[in-house]
Amino acid sequence: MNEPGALVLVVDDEPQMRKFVRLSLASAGYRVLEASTGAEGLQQAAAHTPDLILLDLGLPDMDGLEVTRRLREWSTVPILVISARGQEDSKVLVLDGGADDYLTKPFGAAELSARIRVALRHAAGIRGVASSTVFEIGEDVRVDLVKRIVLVRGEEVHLTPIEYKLLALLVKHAGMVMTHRQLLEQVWGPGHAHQMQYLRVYMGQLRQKLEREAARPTHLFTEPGIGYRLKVE
Amino acid sequence: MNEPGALVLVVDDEPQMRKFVRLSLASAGYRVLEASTGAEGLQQAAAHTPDLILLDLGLPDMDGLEVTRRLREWSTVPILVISARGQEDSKVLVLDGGADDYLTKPFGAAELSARIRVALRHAAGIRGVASSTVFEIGEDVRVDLVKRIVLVRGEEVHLTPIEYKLLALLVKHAGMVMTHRQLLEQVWGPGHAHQMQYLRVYMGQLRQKLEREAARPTHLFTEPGIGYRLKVE
DNA sequence: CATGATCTTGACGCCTTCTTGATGCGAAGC
DNA sequence: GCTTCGCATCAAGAAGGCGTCAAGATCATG
Repeated sequence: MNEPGALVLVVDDEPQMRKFVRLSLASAGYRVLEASTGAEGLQQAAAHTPDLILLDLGLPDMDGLEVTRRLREWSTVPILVISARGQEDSKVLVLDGGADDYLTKPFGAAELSARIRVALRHAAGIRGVASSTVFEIGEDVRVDLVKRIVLVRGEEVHLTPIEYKLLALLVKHAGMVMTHRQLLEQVWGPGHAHQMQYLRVYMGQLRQKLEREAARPTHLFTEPGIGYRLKVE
Repeated sequence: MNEPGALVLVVDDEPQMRKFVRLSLASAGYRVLEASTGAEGLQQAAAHTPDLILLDLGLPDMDGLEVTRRLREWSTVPILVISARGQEDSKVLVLDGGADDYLTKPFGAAELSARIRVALRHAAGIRGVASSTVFEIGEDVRVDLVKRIVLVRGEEVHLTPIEYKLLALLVKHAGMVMTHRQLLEQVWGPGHAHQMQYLRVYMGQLRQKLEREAARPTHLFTEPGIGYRLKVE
């Protein structure tokens, strides 16, 4: 599928984790680069411009946030953060700092390559073919960012300004985790990063309008303690 | 293929990019005009009425959004925006502002001329259809943009200049939401973006003249907090 | 200059949307 | 088993936007 095989940089200090990831990715057809420290990771990223970076949060020399920020100074490469349980706080920080998604240990090879596919597809989409600004979410929902129209099973659905702004943000970052902070600051403006209740109310209304069963969403997912994610097929 | 060769205006401040584009387009049989600033681009566009405009987002004197809006005040020429990585947000803005498509650097000659072909074909289609310039809104209303005549249930209805300009704008963008700003700036000119009361009054008058029940419109819809939209079947 | 049409502007009541607090639910931790 | 925390949901009040009307200003026309 990926003819030359996308180049993935794995930054992790544990050799066994690197081995597991290397084998998983190789068998999925990806080419793999490795680094065991943050500094080495940055260097490799600059030298080889990988298509995606897998970044472990628990590095010995510098924390994931620092690595992410330094990368984001010059690159838009998708960053997938690997975290252990109990690192929720760091996770949020790193995502706010510009990472695209996260994986919690332990995870399987299938989940790993699924997340990588999503991130690569997303990156490709941003770079290239937005000649169509119509996004499809599952089979039911279509969002036209130019016409500013949302269709649910063919029917046009009216969204209020805030509802639409929120949905548009999630659509533009489909598949990726958006933290509470990112959503709040981009929809309500800087200084509203703490008003979490807004998000709950408006996510509820979006689910009401877009999901078949608002109580059991199939596209607008909650990432507890982190934020929300729009899943697309 | 293109017998006389369509005329393409290239607006970009980097000489090397202009050279690359010029050579690519010339070998594909297009005639090329060049400009290195937004102001010069607008001037050339007015002077030579090109068939298509290639517009770089990163101009020194004014941003692409501004150029696009100014062009759209009087022209429907296809605008193809060229953007660098990391300008994703601007893209959506520019598309909203009236651009037709965008290309992300780096791109090849093949992709460039493919996009141009698509845009020209699309424009030809619009103009071809537009030769009939008579738009039907529902069953009751017909708008002839050439004769400048509006019929409601067979009866000719007189519109004042502003009413007509407003309706014509909505007709040309039928189905999509036009923001208050877009309507105000294109009907009353730049600098009137805030006089929302005008819109309320004139939308009211249009509804009075076109809708069966002005109080419950079936075609001229309000998008609260955003703008208005003309719905067609 | 007079007349009629058109545009601008302010006032006011109504309706949508936003905000906010209360309540219930479920998962994680003690 | 109980508590605590975060999330979902609901509803009511507040705020702001919208539609409507009408009077005065401005413009075009004869």
